[in-house]
Amino acid sequence: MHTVGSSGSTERDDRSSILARVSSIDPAGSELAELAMGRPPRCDKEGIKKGPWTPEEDIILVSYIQEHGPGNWRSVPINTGLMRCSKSCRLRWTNYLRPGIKRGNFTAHEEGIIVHLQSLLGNRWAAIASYLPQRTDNDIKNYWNTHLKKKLAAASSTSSSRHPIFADATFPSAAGSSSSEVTHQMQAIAARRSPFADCPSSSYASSMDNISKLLDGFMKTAPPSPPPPPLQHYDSGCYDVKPSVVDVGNPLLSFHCMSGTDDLDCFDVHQQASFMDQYGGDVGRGGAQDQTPQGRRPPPPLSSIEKWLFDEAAAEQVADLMDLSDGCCSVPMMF
DNA sequence: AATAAAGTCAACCGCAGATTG
DNA sequence: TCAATCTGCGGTTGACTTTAT
Repeated sequence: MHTVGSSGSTERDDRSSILARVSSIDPAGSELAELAMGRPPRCDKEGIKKGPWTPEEDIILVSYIQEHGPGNWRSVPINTGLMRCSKSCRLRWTNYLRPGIKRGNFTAHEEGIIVHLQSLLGNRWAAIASYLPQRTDNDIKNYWNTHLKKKLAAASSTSSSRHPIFADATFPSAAGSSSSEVTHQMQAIAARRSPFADCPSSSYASSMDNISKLLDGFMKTAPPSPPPPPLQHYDSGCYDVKPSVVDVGNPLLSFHCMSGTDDLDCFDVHQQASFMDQYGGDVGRGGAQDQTPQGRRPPPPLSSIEKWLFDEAAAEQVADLMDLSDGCCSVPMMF
């Protein structure tokens, strides 16, 4: 399957011609839009392309979003001339092209969060993904189905009792809440989404596997961002925002590293706010219905459960649990 | 080296809820 | 109020890659 960046030098060799093609597209959608005008593309109509996206299509899509921002997906194929349905465009953006997406191996911390949230929320991948701003729901779902489910199945085959993590003092349920109360609380949290879910896509983390490879200077022409809001300070783990690296030349390549933490797990509030302001806030999951008329809400304070979720110590417990599937002692599970 | 089996993951499908006119 | 449309979500598929034989 062809993915962005997977075709190596050939892809880069073609970049200039691709960019020339992209630059010839009127952002307002003149020529190409006219081709599709009056006959809006539908997924079930003939002439709609399916299958893997090409680098050219990716660049066209990213260029359009750069100009107009994400959202209004219906107009994307019309105005870009992409022979894709709006749904496919949205999916490609949210699951692959969106800046800040982290690809590759999941950390133990991420695994812990996924395992725990899945046990509480079930297969509500979008809700789970809202706690891992750099991961897409599709990624999490795939990772669960291909890795975690097997690991947990192997571990749980040795026992049928409760997951030790729920009995641990670090989990809020131990502080007076019943299991159902905690689940209810978690679901409420998921319903209003994470403190970061109102932000688009976490930081402009260096998504070296996606569009940043394709678009040198992407967004160089974008309007300047307004002054950043006051720093949001989260005192747990990687959300302690202490910028150390800022690449102002290419926002796609800009991210802050937090000393002493897994920088890829971290995200940058300033960059988020900038992107939100630029793109109107409809970047992440949830869409327009999650926005207030005035725009972005400030992240609410972390609840005890949310703090727990981002607590490295708690994640290590889950990481330890995951290691058990490699064959040591019996593992009480409640899955 | 060739083939089969297993694993991975991007993308599609269909449904449901939200939005719009 | 209601129908049409749009958008988001979760389940599933299948092409591609990796590993085993």
